[in-house]
Amino acid sequence: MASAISPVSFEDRPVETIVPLADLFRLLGDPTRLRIVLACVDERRAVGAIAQGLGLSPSLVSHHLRLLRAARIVRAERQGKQVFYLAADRHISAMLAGMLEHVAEPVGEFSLDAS
Amino acid sequence: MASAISPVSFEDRPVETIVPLADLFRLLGDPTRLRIVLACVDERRAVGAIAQGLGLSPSLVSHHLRLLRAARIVRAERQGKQVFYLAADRHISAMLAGMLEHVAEPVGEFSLDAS
DNA sequence: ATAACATATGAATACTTGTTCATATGTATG
DNA sequence: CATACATATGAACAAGTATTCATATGTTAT
Repeated sequence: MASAISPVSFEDRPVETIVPLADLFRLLGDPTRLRIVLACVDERRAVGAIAQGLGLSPSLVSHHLRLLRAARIVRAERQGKQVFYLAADRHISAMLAGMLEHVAEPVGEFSLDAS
Repeated sequence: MASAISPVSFEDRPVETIVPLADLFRLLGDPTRLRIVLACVDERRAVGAIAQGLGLSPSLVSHHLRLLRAARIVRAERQGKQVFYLAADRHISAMLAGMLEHVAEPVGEFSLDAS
């Protein structure tokens, strides 16, 4: 079930699949924004709580959350005055968990000509 | 085996794990660079072949490959005049494959207050 | 309605970064 | 050695973007 039509050669990969994927990565590529996303992975969090927990201004957190929400990386749920954010789906969560493992691993396995 | 000490709260996630992960994402966050990485996933490719295949200048490709190599996303193997590049390990390949599926999926599953 | 709180938005700025052009390094062959 | 080819590197410029500050919107209570 994972197939679809794979490109006949690497040159033919359509831009319509590349750009959205790059957008996703780019959004996760900022440390501050990544911390915000990770804060919403396990549990849903209010904007103010994230800001306070990470030592950031609410304004900055809100700006980042807007981008993350537009990319459907996080979802928003209003509850009274506060707005809670959470990771949009399991793909995101699972991918982030896997990547956290990846970077946590020792460098090794193969490091020959590391110049 | 996948554990290690997980942070007691989301505030405590150490910057030393965030920054490398963000770096990884940031590098994959450029469409041109992502195309170059994807070109090296299945098969190893020479710089010139990548450049020609993607319609980019060899200089630009080389610049990007330098960053990717520094981040250990790709590996280099010299063979005569040419230098072949390939995805550094399976984590990268598997993650990319999974992400390609992810973006290929229809938007749906949940789209309520998409405003 | 007014006040107090939570979040969002817009403009301005400082900083990062992708791309190009010119040039250098490295490698094989005449 | 000289030439041709493949890749790498450095500087310069253009474009994008993260952050701050000020202000606006929305929500609950008095």
